[in-house]
Amino acid sequence: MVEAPRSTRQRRAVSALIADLDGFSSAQQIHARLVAEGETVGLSTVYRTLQALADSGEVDALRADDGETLYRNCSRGHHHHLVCRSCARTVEVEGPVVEQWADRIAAENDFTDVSHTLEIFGTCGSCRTGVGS
Amino acid sequence: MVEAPRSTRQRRAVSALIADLDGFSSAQQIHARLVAEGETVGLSTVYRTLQALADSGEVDALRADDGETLYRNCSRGHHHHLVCRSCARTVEVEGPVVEQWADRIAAENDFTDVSHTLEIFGTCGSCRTGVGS
DNA sequence: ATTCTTGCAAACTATTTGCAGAACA
DNA sequence: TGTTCTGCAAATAGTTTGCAAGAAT
Repeated sequence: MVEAPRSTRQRRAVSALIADLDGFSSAQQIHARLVAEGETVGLSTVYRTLQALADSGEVDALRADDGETLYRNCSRGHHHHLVCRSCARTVEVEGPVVEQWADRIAAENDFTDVSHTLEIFGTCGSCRTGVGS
Repeated sequence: MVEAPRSTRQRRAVSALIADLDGFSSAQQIHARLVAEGETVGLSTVYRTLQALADSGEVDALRADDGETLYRNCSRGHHHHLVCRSCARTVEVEGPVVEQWADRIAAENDFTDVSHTLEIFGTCGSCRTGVGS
C-alpha cells in the first residue's frame, strides 16, 4: 500500500510555490526562492519533496541539457515551451498534433503509458532586432 | 574561423568505437571499452573528444534520466527517440509532422533559427508482459 | 508514544579544468 | 619549433543519504 505523505510546513511550501510557477524550475531555484520568501527549508527536503511529487505524478520532471533536473506544475493542461535562446523568453504552446503523433508512434511500436518531452528553441524577434552581439 | 582538431591516436580510437556502436553509450562506457580493448586513453580525453564531436554534429548527445550523457553515432538524419522506461530499449522515429509543427509555431511567434528536442517515453511490450511487479 | 520528516554535513556521481609534459603539423 | 592535446589529480555541480533531533498523527 502506498502511504500518503504527512502534511508538513515544508511540503506545503514547496507545493504552493510549484503551483504558482509557470515554466520549469530547478530544485535549487525553488529552494532559493523559498528561502527568499522567508521560509526555512532545507535543500535536501526540497529535493526529497520534488522527487515525491514527481513520483506521484503531481509534477513533471525533465532533465535540462546542463544536467539539472527541472520541475513544473502538472495540474494545468499539458503544453510545451518555445524558448528564446538569447533572452530565455518563454511562450507556452499547445500541440494536439504532437500529442496524437506521439501516441500513434508509441502504439505502433507497442509501447504504453506514453509521455513525452518537447521543447522548441529559437531566437525571438526582439533579440534579432534589438540586440546585436 | 573554426580550426579542425588534430588527428590523434585517442581521437581516432573514440571516433572508431562510436562508429561501431549502434545505440547510446555513456562517456564512461566508451572509455571502459577502449581500455578493455587495450587502448591507453584518459577519461578526460574521452569526455573532451565526445564534446567536440557533439559540437561539430558528428554525434548525437542526449541526457539520460539518471543524469548521464549518452552519445551515439549520428550518420542518419534528424530523428527522435521512443524510449522504454523500464529496459531503456530505444526506437528511432521520424516525425515530419512534428518538425513542421515546430517550425510553424515558431514562425507564428516570430522566432527564427528554430531547433527542438523531443523524446517519447513509454513501457515496451516485453516489459509489460514479462515483468509483473 | 510512535512513526515520519527535517536539516546538516558528508558522500556520491558525472563531468570539468589547471597544468606540466607529450604529441602533432 | 610552436601549438595543440593528453592525462592526472583536484575541483565543480547537482543530487543523495546517514543520522540525531523535531513534528505530525
